[in-house]
Amino acid sequence: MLGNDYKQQNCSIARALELVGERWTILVLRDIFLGVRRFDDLQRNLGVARNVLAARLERLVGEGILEKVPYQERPLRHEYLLSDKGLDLWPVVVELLQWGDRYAAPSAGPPILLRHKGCGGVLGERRICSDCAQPLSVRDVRAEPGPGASARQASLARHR
Amino acid sequence: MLGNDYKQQNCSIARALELVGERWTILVLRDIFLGVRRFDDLQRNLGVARNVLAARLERLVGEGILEKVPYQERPLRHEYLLSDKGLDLWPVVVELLQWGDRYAAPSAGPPILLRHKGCGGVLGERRICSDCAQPLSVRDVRAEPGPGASARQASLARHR
DNA sequence: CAGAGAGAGTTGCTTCAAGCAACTAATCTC
DNA sequence: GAGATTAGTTGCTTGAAGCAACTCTCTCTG
Repeated sequence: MLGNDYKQQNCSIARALELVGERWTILVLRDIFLGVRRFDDLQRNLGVARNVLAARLERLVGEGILEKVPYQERPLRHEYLLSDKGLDLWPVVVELLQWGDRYAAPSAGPPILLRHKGCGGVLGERRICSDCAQPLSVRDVRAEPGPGASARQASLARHR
Repeated sequence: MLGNDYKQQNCSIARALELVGERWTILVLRDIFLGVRRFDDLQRNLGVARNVLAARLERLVGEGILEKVPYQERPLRHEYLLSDKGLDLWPVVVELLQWGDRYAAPSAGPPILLRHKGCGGVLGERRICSDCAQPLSVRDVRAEPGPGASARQASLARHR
């Protein structure tokens, strides 16, 4: 992706993408989830231009998604860690991973597996109804305007 | 986001983002999930440039994520529907939505709610272990090289 | 049957973000 | 004090997105 600024849209997805929808951002977060935390490591691992990486990191820190913490003085060096807000992006990354595994994995199979540290099982896939606890797929769900919907959105939804 | 082409990366996330990581793509899919299916409606609703929208739709159809089906003859007109491959992107969209609701929702509350058609409950959030069925968060999971990992990835993982 | 209008794009130009390479700066090692 | 390490910054080029105007096909209205 490119820019932020899907202006005038009253939508949480658009707002989320303003923050993490720029090119490289999700891949930077993936690397940090996987334990790559320093500028040069990120740069080498991703192959992203250094100026772009610097811009992304600065943005993510500014938004409170990453935290820049020193790992040594003299010379002062920092690494980038995920804040809670950043950790909460984990499901987004995982869903992309699982979709990619299914539809765009190399023929040899998925390059990364996510295993339950406790029992060694692999991560499954399910969304669940908060009331009846049934797993829900696209077909089971209806979108309706929420408390923050604009009048226009609400009326659009009614006519559908 | 911008371009496709996170070359040389052996990673399902990068591969997924090559397909759906361009600017506007996810928002196009969101609109189609929500029932907006025609060129002009998408264009108006998103505020995206028409040439860009045309390029995205063509790409998505080419990748088998969308299908272009006629909804009338004379004049021949098409609408864009999600294929199974496209429907499987639903969890990605949902996770972005939920993250956006939590961290970037308008003060009035989320603009969209997803409700279980069956029971009227709202969509919860949980990832689950396929073996022991426990819900898993970031901390419960370890990434390890999968069958398709490159030698370099496998050795990187071992040194972590 | 002429003119307006809807729907779905296409074309050409401008602007702005990403790619690339080279440079800076602080410190440690030999 | 020469070279390596880490983390950027600067300046220029390339390429994608924004914008407006145009096209084309058909339908509808007077």
